[in-house]
Amino acid sequence: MESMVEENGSAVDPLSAGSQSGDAAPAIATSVQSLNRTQQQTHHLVASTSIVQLTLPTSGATQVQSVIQPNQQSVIQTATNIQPVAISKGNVILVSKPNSVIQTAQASLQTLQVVETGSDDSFSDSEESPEQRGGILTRRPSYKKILNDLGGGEITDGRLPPLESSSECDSNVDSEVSSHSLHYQTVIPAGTIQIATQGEGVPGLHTLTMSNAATAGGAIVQYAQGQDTQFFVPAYTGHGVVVEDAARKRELRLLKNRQAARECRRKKKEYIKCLENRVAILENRNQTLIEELKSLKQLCEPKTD
DNA sequence: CTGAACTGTCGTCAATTTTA
DNA sequence: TAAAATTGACGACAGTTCAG
Repeated sequence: MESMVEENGSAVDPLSAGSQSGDAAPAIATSVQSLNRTQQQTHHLVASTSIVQLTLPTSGATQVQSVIQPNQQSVIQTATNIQPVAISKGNVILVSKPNSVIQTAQASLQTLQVVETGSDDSFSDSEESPEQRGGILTRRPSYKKILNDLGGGEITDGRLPPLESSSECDSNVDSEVSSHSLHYQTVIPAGTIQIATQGEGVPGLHTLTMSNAATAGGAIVQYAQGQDTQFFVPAYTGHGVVVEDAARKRELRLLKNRQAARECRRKKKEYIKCLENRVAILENRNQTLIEELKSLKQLCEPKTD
């Protein structure tokens, strides 16, 4: 592996030429394929600030501060009151977090070789083909799990009260789930069916009035009619024993799966937006480091006159 | 204007993973 | 371990773009 700085420095921005469809953040021009490359390098970051002790062969123990933010690569920098570390090019620092950038307070950027020590490759699935994974077709983890592993990129769950995503993963994906949710109520015992439309009140809500007498337990006889015209009427025998009507079960399964598919697509969009945001942040940082390196090189150049 | 190509969304199925 | 949840894949459909 080359040094982080050199690696980033040589990287021509591969993302700037891309274009996204309309609902993507306009400032972020990228592609998901490119995102995966970034994602592969940044696993399991923890939203915390920690002090890391680095032992350098030439300078002894040095304290540096690791600024690790959610969904971002770690940036390790010395605190302002700590003596800058002189790190000659070629030194190898073992850092458990890959792609860390170590810089001093005086902005004297050091070139490092960052060696990934952990065997944690739990995130390598997004780039590998099934063949690379040993020829086994494995399902990718859920978007929720992926972002949880990334730390901080929690996908909002439609079933929970409205949550704001993290700043990097903020999303304007409309929550269509709530507006499409169907609500069922137990109304009356089962029996013969009357259909009445409630003119006022909830639009599209119909009630099936089952006027059989005898009894038996409540029946779910109300259904909402929105974009999806759905029935949810359990079948009853005369003894009140629920007969699992195959058609009804199928309807219920389809309904649930329909909603699940919507939710899944919403999460997917949010996941992609989150990755796009990360790319934007990382590109920004990369550009900053490149410029910083340039200026430092100019400073270090021997004067010719 | 029209038809083809393209794109986005949706519902469904099925395979897989997660949960109780 | 069964049920529930998740998600990739597929086809259908509607809207948009563009060349002819």
